[in-house]
Amino acid sequence: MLDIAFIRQNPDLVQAAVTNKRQELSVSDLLAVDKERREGIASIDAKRARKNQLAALVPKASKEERPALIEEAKAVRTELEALEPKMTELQKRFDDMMLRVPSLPRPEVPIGKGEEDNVELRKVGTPRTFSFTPKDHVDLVTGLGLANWDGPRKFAGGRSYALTGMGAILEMAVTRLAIDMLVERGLTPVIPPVIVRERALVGTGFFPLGREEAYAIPADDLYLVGTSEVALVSLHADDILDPASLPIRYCGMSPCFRREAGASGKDTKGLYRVHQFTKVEQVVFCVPDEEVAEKEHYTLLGNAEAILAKLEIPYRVAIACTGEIGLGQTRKHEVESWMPGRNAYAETHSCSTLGDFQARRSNIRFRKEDGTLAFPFTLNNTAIASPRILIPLLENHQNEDGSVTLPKALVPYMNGVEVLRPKA
RNA sequence: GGAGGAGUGGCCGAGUGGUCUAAGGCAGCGGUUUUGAAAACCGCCGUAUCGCAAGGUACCGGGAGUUCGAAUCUCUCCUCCUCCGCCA
Repeated sequence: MLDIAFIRQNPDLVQAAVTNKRQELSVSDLLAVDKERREGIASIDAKRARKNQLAALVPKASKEERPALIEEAKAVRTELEALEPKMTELQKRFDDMMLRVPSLPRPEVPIGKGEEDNVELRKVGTPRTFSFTPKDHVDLVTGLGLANWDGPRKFAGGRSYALTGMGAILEMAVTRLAIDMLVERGLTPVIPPVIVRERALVGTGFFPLGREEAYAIPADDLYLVGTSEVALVSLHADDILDPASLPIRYCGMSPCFRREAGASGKDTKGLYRVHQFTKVEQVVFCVPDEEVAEKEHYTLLGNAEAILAKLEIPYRVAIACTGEIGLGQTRKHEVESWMPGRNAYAETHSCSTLGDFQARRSNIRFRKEDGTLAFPFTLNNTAIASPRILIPLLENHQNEDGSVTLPKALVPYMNGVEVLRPKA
């Protein structure tokens, strides 16, 4: 969501953002509705003013004058009752359109349509050359007994799995490693609710466009979140933050639920694309200053890179093009980890700045030094998402006999286990 | 799940149908006074929206209704509190 005043003044900029982000919205239609809405407000307000005026006159009027006043007041009310539903309808149309207005991409974001237009910025670490044919993670996981594939698919459906034995410990280890690193860097750990009201999803920008991606609980009118970002941002919905509290930096850990609608047939095997996973997510609220936000953005990106470095996983960083960034994002970097089983880099982290997009929708404000209210900026980035991260972790550190030598940093979190060995 | 109670501005709190701008207090800001501070006194002190402005409109947890007129009456939802039941 953007400021309607900004949209009025810069319709071309906004329409360009719509086009570049491959969204669908006519800014001129939006402005037409806005104009009609404002005219409606003016005429309704005038009638309400008259209504209030008459209501004040009635008790002061003499017995003789009173019936005429009440009669006029009734007439005004009838007129209002005719106008108000139209106004409500108009306002709803306006609100719906406003929810589809994208934020403006930052100048450094390349204009493009799809993944192929993302721009690689750097590669860090060198993919290992194997003296044997490396196994993919499905074979490794199966050989090491880290997951049960078949059981869950029978009772929970496709894209489900159960981490078992050291597989379960491994997920706890990588998430705990990530949390410890982030706490060390000053983020506040949070375990938030994952069952939320619609307003949290609208407020963070996942709804209405991403409605199909969320699991719904219709009996209670609730939804399962696809990321703890939804809860961490909503934590401050309707708040007026103390400027001294900014920046607020959280790291949330939660299960994440995604229907993966529209991905049918894609990545159906293994741990890459699943309906339920665990993610440690970083979320920041900061003052609405592009320089400050940029600094926070690269700090979050750096945190994710530091975690990958600890796990000794080669990766590359790319800046996503306009066609690949979401409605609210003004800038997004993707971190892709090297997955030998794919012989390719694949996305494991996503770092975004959203400007005041989420703050506007969630009504999160802070009081500036001069006493006026302003919307803060929000940012977020994956710290670690498991089990997807287990793919590069296992594949990069595998040995010829199917065992996996764990990176040193992980050993303390694995009760001292240094090597995962295949079942006999 | 059942029964009861409560939600008013940054905070406390008055207000159960009509003095148009929701009393009062606290906190905050500006000023007078003072060597300085405190105290005292005076003034300012919610948000959104429409308008060039004057000014208007909306908001007393959310939504709907009754009425010429609703913070106040009715319905409904949400949140919190108390008790009962169930439960990791």
